[in-house]
Amino acid sequence: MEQILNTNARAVLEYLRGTYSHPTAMDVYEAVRQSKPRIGLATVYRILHSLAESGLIRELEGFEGVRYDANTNRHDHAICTACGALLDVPLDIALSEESLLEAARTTGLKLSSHEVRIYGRCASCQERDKS
Amino acid sequence: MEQILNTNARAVLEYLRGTYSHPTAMDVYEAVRQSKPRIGLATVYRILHSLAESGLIRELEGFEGVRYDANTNRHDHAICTACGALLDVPLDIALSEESLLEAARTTGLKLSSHEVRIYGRCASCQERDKS
DNA sequence: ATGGGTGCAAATCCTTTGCATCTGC
DNA sequence: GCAGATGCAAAGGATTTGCACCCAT
Repeated sequence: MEQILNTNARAVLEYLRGTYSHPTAMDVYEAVRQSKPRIGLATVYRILHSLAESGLIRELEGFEGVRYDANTNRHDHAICTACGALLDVPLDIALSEESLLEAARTTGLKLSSHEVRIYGRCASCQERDKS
Repeated sequence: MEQILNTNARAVLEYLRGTYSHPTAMDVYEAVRQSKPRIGLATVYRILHSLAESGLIRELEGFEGVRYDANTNRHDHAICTACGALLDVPLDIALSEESLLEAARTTGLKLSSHEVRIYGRCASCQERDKS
């Protein structure tokens, strides 16, 4: 599957797979530039879109802009309301199957997935509060 | 509380309170223009930000751009993966208090709120599929 | 007269596009 | 030599900012 990717695309994918942060396109560009100094930002955008389209990565919207994530398994997110930090939740937040189906029914949605977002202050912002 | 708002701000808030759609800043601008033809887009942005900051409205990120919502009660959203439509879920999707707290604990977040997003095809996109 | 709010235009930021060039086959 | 991928620069769209002006106090 991945062997059809060219060297630039592979560098992008590898960078994403090697980080737990949720980089923006610009972050990816800056990181990949180190091994591919001649790559352009437009190419990074093109690669990110095609990787997302082929399902190898996920595009996360709504956390101060668009971010990319190589973890394509369904998972939940924690967002700091103070600094905007975005963390993966390392466990599935359990929800009632029933009310999920009920929500789909009342909205007319043919359910394919869901995500829970939890909001609050992250550890470092709580630290900062104390001082 | 709201009496401290000037007439432009009140027009924006009233428009938002009177719609179930989730308008973008541009939508708000175009709507409010009808009663306030001399208002500028920059002013609409300024008002939206200050209303959001004072908690009178909510700013929703991550649905093909930023949208505004006068419904400040905690609620969940349904998103169409085909057309991007965004709907409020008219009931609370139940989730396990325990796993919510567990998620907060493992991420170090001081929990203040949460949101469930359900994804799938909306009714009209399902219709469209049939033809 | 003073300060905040406003319109307008310019600036910024992020992303996409056009196009000529390069690359691998 | 060709098709697709790329870099670069320009274009686009959304949002923010600078600034002069206006209005209510």
